[in-house]
Amino acid sequence: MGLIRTCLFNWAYARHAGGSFVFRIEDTDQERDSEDSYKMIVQALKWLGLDWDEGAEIGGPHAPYRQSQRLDIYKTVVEKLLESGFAYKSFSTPEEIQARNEAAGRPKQMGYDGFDRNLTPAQIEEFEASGRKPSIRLRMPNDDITFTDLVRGAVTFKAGSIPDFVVVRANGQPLYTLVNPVDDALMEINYILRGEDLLSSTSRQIALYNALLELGIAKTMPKFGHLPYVMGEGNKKLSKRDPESNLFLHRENGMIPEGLLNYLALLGWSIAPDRDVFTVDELIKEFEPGSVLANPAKFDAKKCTAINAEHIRRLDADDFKQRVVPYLYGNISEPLLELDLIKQLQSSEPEMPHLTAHKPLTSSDEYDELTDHERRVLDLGAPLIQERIRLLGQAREMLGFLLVDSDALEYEDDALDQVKKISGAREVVQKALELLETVQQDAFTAANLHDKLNQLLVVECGLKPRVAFTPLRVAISGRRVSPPLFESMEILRKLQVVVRLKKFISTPSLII
RNA sequence: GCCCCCAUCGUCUAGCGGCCUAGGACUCUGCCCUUUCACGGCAGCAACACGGAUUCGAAUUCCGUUGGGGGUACCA
Repeated sequence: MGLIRTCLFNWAYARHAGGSFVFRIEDTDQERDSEDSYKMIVQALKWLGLDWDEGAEIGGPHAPYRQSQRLDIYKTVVEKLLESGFAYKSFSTPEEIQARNEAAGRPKQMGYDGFDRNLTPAQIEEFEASGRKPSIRLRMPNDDITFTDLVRGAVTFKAGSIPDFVVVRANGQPLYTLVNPVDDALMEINYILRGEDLLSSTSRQIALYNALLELGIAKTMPKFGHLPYVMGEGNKKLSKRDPESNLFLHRENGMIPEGLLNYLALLGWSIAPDRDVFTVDELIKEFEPGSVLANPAKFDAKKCTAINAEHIRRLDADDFKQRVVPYLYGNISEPLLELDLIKQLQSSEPEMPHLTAHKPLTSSDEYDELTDHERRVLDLGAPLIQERIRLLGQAREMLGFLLVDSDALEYEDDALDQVKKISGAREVVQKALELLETVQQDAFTAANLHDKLNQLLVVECGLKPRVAFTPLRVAISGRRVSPPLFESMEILRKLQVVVRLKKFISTPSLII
């Protein structure tokens, strides 16, 4: 979630300012990077609609955009850094550095001591002759480093507080510390919004950047803005392992991109004092990094869902219907979900609905592959639930009873509890059944059913509407909560309604 | 140890010296609407971490304290 929020703000500001949004993959750590995680990121951005103007997948003027494919470039830059003296070869191993620090009585947390800063050519030759491979370090300048953070204002790092840092491993692999500023320079990045975990390392990057500037590799120093963390439970940064941070789980649950993006934008930013529901277009129009708050925000699933609900209600009716399709049977599997990585992340299985699914759907736009019955349920049912659900996943709870065979309908416990509080529930259903059997299918409309049942049960029998209709709802839906009763009956049609009422009356477990 | 960042209701935030007996949203509670649920409407609970300083006046400026977070890696 944190990464998405960061991405969203970058994207929004690029769109706001008329710039381009560049999507680069920083995969310099072979140990950790995988093709799966790459695919997942691409898939996530596409689903969210965060499109990019140049970068991975689509190319652009600064290709390639995966750092694993830019190794030659880094090699050239490093040579220049070395020649000009901005960087130097360092033969000290971490163990040696620590040993020297301890011997000199410095705290063991102390970092690199600058031992190799001024090795003579002869010393370097000697080390190399002995078979030692150097790492390469950047020579930190002896001045304070100050920059103006887009969200925090002026930030100053004291001179001498940052040791010379490694930019290339002894094995020749360039590190993020080198590669990130180099690519920013080469790709002419001028605005960078990133996580606050990178705030401290900005001092090092600026030092490197200054060297690149002098070498003519960089044209201008980019502006940095460090976004606060998105926190999880406790007061810890939301980690990749937290289910709440898993985009695909949110999608499974039925968050829609509009809702998620809106909620995420609310973390550290606000569009107006008295409003918190807005579209991405409105976000783009108003967003400025300068108005982002500097303090961390906690991810609140309840509010996130509430915002999502607002966006579901705003959906065009037809759009809503289409989006519900993949959730009808609680399965929105896509090829991506076959990835092992996703499977791991989703080890906490979303609970399956009570209804017995007869077939899984495989993608989000298979409305046409629905059966006639399913399509009818959706066409008529979707408008009834659009105001009632907060997550698309709840569609299956709301419409499931309309899709399931009457024999397979199960009564939920809390629905039965409700019925049991009503004495004479069985008689009510019996009366309704007798009445409905006289109604022709072509008169089996919500309005007509409402009139007739109301007349019989409420007016003639003097029952409270609650007493009259609760047993009927449970009889046809098996649930305490359902779409409106009469509309549901109309969708079900006379035959099924009759079958269900009979089933209810004759179910022995319903001792009423 | 050293360096850096942060601090308003439970949560997200508005507030950029007087409009603040601190506003909105989510959550929660009560009520209304209602065939259930939801929507909608109304009401309520609930916050400026602490201490100094500046000022006629401070949530808003400055300093300090406390508390949280990050960096200090041949991770990103």
